[in-house]
Amino acid sequence: MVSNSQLFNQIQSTSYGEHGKELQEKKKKKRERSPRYAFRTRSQVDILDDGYRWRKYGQKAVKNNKFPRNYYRCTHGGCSVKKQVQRLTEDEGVVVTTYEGVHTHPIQKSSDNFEQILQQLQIYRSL
DNA sequence: CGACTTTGACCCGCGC
DNA sequence: GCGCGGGTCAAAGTCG
Repeated sequence: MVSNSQLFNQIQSTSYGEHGKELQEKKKKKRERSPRYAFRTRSQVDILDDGYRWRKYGQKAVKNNKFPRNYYRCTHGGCSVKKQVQRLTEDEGVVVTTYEGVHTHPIQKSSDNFEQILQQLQIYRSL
């Protein structure tokens, strides 16, 4: 059994190895706090309940994907964590969830989905 | 009644 | 300077 905080630590160990590094360095001059952690999940629903509350603040269509991308934000006081959910065009059943920022609060609800999501994350790390 | 979605508009960085 | 792609805002509407 692993605790939620430990699982979240594992999220934080997953760094974004793509062009995000360049982007992060660029943003470092402006904003130092914007770590990004991404993982893929097999799900038919965009909204994965990971124990936090998310408020949707945008929806944009990306050129390479025929599915729109959803933007969520953590609805806690002072918690400015962002989340980005995108479905793959080639695989409708696969969604890419990108977390931006760090949660300072503990999990509000006890959700079994969270553990499952973290398991998916570990799968992503193996890729 | 309050919290959250929806949806178009706006903004910003970049390449031509 | 303009158009494009991507990210965010904010007003109105919806649901419990």
